[in-house]
Amino acid sequence: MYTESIENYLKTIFEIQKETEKVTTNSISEKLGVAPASVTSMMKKLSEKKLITHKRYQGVKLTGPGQKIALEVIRHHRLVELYLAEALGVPWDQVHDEAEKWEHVLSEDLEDRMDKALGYPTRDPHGSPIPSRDGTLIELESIPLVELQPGQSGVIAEVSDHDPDLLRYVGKMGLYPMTRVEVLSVEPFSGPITIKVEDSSHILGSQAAQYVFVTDVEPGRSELT
Amino acid sequence: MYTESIENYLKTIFEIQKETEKVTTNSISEKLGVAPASVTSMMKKLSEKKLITHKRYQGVKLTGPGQKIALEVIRHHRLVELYLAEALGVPWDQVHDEAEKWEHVLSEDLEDRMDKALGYPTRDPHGSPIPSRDGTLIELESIPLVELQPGQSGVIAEVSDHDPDLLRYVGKMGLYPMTRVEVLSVEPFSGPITIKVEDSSHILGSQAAQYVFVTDVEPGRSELT
DNA sequence: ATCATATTTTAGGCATGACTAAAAATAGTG
DNA sequence: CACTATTTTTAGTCATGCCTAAAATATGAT
Ligand SMILES: [Mn+2]
Ligand SMILES: [Mn+2]
Ligand SMILES: [Mn+2]
Ligand SMILES: [Mn+2]
Repeated sequence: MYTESIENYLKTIFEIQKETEKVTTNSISEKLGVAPASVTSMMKKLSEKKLITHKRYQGVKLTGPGQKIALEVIRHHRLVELYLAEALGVPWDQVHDEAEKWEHVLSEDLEDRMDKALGYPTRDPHGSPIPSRDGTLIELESIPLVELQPGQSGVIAEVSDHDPDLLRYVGKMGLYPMTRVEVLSVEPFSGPITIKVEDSSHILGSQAAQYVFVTDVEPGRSELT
Repeated sequence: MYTESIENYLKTIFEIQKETEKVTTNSISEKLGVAPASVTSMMKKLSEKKLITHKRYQGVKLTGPGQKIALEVIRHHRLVELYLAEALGVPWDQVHDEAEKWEHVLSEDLEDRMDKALGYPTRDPHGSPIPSRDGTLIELESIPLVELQPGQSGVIAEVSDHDPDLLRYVGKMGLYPMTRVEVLSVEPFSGPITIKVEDSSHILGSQAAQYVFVTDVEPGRSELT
């Protein structure tokens, strides 16, 4: 077993790797809230353990074993998030912080028990895919809601779980995964958009709409002509 | 919040305090599996934080605040044990080790949710009382099963959870809390005893019978004459 | 290509919580 | 009461994981 610190570093590197091509010392430093110098010294340790490769001044990359561990931590995290939401009714804006601690103390036995109790789920409460036991992660293709044209609709695939306030905000309009949402209008100059969710309409800031991802996009009536 | 290490020390001191009068450096060292010197330096730190009082060479005692924290950790531990057993079907010989880790990462909110989900229980799977939120612990009076005379019966109050093997062993004969058990015979010289549990009889070593505690003791037929 | 700026690494430190070995205090025995 | 054995404390060390300040390297604009 690795330390909580190492698990957090590997998970963070994996998450940055998913978004940007190069994983820099600075990006890890920011995401993890530690000083850049601390990251460098941890990178040295992870290199020695063959969990990452690190070329001085050139960024890092997970090795096979490193990625395996990262995916296991993420699996724990997302399973716990879903379990807390489903079994204990924890609101979806609170599950992330709890899971951040639990992911490191979840035994394989309990992982399996939760998995079973939840019916072998594939998505966490925010729509993110849960890696399978053997470390396979199936990303769903989705685009930010803010990119939809007026008249278009899509099904919420995923909502970023990085900010509890955002989750509460979009949750109040019913913007949960699997829900269909239609864009009624889009204000220019990155203005707010008007959306329809379950027969009621709301105004959504473009910032927030950056963090809501949809799939299954269908053209609206206007485009059908 | 205190560190996991501090929480474990306080819990350990509380548990030793319950059994023996004086809490010595050595007893803490043994129960916690750390060197005596390490205990001394931690006692210094706990004294400074006013969580214990410590007279050099004379043992330690929890202060009010120290005991409060100890009871909170124990509450977490026992609630988690019960939750794992009830909600996830974890066998009673495994819940202790899991709870040992979880007790330190359980938020007050989740504590309350588990408490509610379990119907505000008062006993953990081994029969130990669960301290209330405000830090009240009601010990049930009980005696070791090994002290019962032939013909006497009692209701299992508590089984020591320190050894998983013991729990599996006595679990196989149905010796769970709330179960009535009758002592049929007692072999001399600390020999095994014969017991009847739910209409089937078993032989139980006296060592094991030391760790099973009964209450509600009733005299057998022979004594009624 | 040079120079200023940003990024990354090195160097040196600190807190936590362990350890071993040695010294000090206590307790038990004749 | 003295002496030995046990317990406890002190002293010194170490690993982990963080920090700041300074040096090294890379990047990007002129
Ligand atoms: Mn974490
Ligand atoms: Mn999530
Ligand atoms: Mn513990
Ligand atoms: Mn227990």
